Amino acid sequence: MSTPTHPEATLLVVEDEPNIRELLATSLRFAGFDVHTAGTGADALNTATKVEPDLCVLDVMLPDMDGFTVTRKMRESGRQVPIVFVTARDSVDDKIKGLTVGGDDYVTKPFSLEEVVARIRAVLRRSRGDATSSAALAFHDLELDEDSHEVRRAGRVIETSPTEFKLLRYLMLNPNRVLSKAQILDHVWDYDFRGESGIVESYISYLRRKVDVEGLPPLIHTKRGVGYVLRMPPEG
Amino acid sequence: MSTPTHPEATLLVVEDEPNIRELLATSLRFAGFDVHTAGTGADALNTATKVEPDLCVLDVMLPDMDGFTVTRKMRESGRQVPIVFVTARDSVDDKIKGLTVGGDDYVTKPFSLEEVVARIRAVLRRSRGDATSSAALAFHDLELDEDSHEVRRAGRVIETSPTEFKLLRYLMLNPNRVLSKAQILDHVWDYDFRGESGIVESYISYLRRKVDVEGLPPLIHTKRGVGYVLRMPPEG
DNA sequence: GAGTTTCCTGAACGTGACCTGAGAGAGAAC
DNA sequence: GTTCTCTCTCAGGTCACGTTCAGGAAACTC
Repeated sequence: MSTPTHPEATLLVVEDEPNIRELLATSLRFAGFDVHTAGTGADALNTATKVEPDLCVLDVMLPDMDGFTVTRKMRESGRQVPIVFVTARDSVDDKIKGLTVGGDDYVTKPFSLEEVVARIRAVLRRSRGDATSSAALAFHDLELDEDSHEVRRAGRVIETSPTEFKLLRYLMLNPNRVLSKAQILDHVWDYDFRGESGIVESYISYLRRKVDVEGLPPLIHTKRGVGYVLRMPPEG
Repeated sequence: MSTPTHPEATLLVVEDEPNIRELLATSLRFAGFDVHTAGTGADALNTATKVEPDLCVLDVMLPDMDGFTVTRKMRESGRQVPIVFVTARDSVDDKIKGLTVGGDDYVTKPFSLEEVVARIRAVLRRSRGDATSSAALAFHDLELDEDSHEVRRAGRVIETSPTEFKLLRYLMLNPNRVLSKAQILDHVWDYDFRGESGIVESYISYLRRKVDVEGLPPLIHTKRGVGYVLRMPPEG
């Protein structure tokens, strides 16, 4: 997420844990959004009337009221602000599913930052009815479609696991740019993942096996001691 | 770094080891930055509200609080100051998590001064959303791109090892200026490197082999008894 | 030119970064 | 329950890189 795109939206992040709140805020600001934050439901309603966000990132568990109430009150005023709910993994039950009707969506804690940004972009796209901005990424003969979760190289469909998909998406969002293993770990894996960086090597290996097949120019390159790049190999 | 570039920024260096703090401060001042320092987290927050730095160089391990807390508190006040974290090498795997989100970055101790300055410049560039100032250095037909870690001479890509890359970057940041082996050692190698200066000769040799190829005017020149220069050879 | 110093570069070595196959464990699908 | 997929770890092997060293070339001094 190094490409702050053009007319990005105003977001309101509502989350009581300061660390997560700032992690989200920082990450979303860098993704090009105009971000406001709130730590409680009351604060959220207050801020929402002031800044009129285009989308709200809302923790379901708040100290003073739950996400349902916040959503209802926010929408009573008439503005149909779309919501991306944030919830603990074990509380993914029918309540959430009922809430995410319409254009809304949800992510479970712990999430990966790439995933949150992708969800937010998707919800915004749908809420705008914006057919022009597509959900597809492309780099040379490599294509990745967010909506259908489909990857193609030179027209041929490639099956990818969820993690492989997220890793490839991150690479394709940052073409021709060396990404360190730490960066990849931070963006593609859950924010509380404490594993070794060796897992990045493993998944790069998996991706190469599927993407850089025999007969096509390899796109995933190792910069020893630095990281990995997605790029066309130099001529000759 | 002896080329104080145009409108340089105000930095806040937060580091409890006095030696490292002064090393960083001196070096960054010489690079053209306006540098303030702090030895503790509390001091840092204090100074930050006073001087409003454009970027903060922050040791992760501080006596009174850790770098994450400092970051959060600094940002809760509203100003989105980007951070370059400094961390010990062995704590990379655990603690690094979440450090490279947004425009932030990190360097590990022991670092090389060129590396720190390069990271700081990169973070500043990105945080300003400055698309005009690119990450590329150029000297005649020699180009070096920080983002893709790519080097080109007369259009042809040159593969470089990390050390070769750092050395060439240092030369390209100081064109037409004789750099002594001691200077090169100080800037390109880690600050605690105790090796002989013969290694500079070796790496100059490696670079020449790749950069000053047959048919092109040599750019790397020896000033016997003084050091090395990157410059165009005189006519004739 | 002889002597001396400085520099160049090929060779060699140890270390660590990286790649990949194999397998354990968790969770979903059936 | 069984099977399957996916995630993650580990270990063995390979190779690039950093570093040192030494022989020889080049430059400077007298």
